[in-house]
Amino acid sequence: MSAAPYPTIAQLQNNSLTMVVQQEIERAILAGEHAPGSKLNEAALALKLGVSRGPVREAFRMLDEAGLVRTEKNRGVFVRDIPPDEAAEIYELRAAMEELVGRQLARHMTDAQRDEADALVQAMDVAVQAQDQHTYHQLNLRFHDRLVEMAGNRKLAAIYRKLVKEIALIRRRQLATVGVLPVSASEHRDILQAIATGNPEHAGRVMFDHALDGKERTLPLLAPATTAAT
Amino acid sequence: MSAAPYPTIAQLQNNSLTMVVQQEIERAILAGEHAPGSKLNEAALALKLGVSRGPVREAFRMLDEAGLVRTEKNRGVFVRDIPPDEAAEIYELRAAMEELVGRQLARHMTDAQRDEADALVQAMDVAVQAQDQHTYHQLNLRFHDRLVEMAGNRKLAAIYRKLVKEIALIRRRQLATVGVLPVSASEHRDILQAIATGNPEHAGRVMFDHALDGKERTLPLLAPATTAAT
DNA sequence: TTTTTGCAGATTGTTGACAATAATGGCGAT
DNA sequence: ATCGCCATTATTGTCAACAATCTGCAAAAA
Repeated sequence: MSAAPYPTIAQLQNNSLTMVVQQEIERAILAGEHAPGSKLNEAALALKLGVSRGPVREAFRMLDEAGLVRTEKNRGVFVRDIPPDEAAEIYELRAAMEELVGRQLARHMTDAQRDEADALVQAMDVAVQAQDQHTYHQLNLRFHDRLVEMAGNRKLAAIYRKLVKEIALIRRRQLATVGVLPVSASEHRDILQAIATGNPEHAGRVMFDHALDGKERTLPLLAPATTAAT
Repeated sequence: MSAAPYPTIAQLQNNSLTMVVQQEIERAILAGEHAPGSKLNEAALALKLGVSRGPVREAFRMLDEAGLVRTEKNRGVFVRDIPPDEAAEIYELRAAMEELVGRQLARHMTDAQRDEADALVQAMDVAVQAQDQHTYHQLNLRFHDRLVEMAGNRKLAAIYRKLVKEIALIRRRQLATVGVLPVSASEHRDILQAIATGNPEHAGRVMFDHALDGKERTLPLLAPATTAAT
């Protein structure tokens, strides 16, 4: 898209009721206000949000396409409860995307971008020192999101963000295990260092391995493999 | 009257009006019945499909999320006209996914799967001999779709298919250049051979390069020659 | 007791009407 | 003749009502 003179205008333009409803439901789901597997009642949500059922239904269709809810005809929509095997697939896919990001950054990362990423890593160190898990987690998400954005592929960034949302949903399953311990504190420096070498394959592999670590760290906690299927 | 289970019932169960409308609009777009950039009129479509505007709007929201249309508040929805730079990004992303597929298949491909893929390659050879471009193109799509599916990652397959649809939309821009000449005839054998070696990195790179070839072959036709720099 | 059958309530699917907004076209002033 | 303003028209955004379907329970039949 070309340069937008007045970004605030574009902001207000996007505010159809459907959009605001979609964002609110998405926020509520990712915040854990609707547990995975639970049913979302059209009328109740519409009442709560002060709109009619139309916009709610349209928001449902968007959330369905985005993979956050599942729709059963004549039965309603439910917060998706992503099974462990599919969760594993999502993690692997995200890892592959991060690998691509690593390759791209090894080729094209600017000094300014490097500085910005460095600052985030340092902020993460501070959060670790302060035992502030929440801040650390937020910074970690932001670090990876920024790297993905810096790779310069908007389509990749868009899909990556969808995957991150699904992963957030996956983690909602295991609220008990609050401790997402920052094992990866030093790994982020390794990533930036690998990128700095300018070797695409190397940087890619480092990011791929880092992402897969995240999978190994959270997935086994979910559930034992159920072999039943239909 | 067969004693088999009743697949038709399950079919009809899933078919809410919104779904059937969504599929029909998508089909029409990919078939070129709505040119990229053209406007989709809610009321007109509803009338043509014999439904009210509600399901059409819901279908629009799904197609928007899928990236096939773009919605402007109070102005309507338009068939997406994917700009060349984003098209390039989509091609690169697809290439990265095919690389992942190559890696997975090098590890896990079964003999039966290999046979099926071989059969598709042979069918493509026949189509090339017969100068049947349409059949060749269909088989090519099917070949890659099957390989992606064989990789065993359903999430990857789902996203891959979305990308393929967007690429189909991209190609709609250049209807003039009908000739998608099958340069890649022999490359498909190379892919299967690379997979057969069992070397994930090698198989991945072969598939990546093959996919990027597709990009180089079709993309230059689109861009109005922005001052080159790569 | 167990199964089935038929209501009654609740929820979703669909529709048509109304309100709000943007596109269109005419009219007058310069 | 052209530009700008205002009324008209077309189109989208939203809503509330109606129809179809599912769920749960209780009563009747086996």
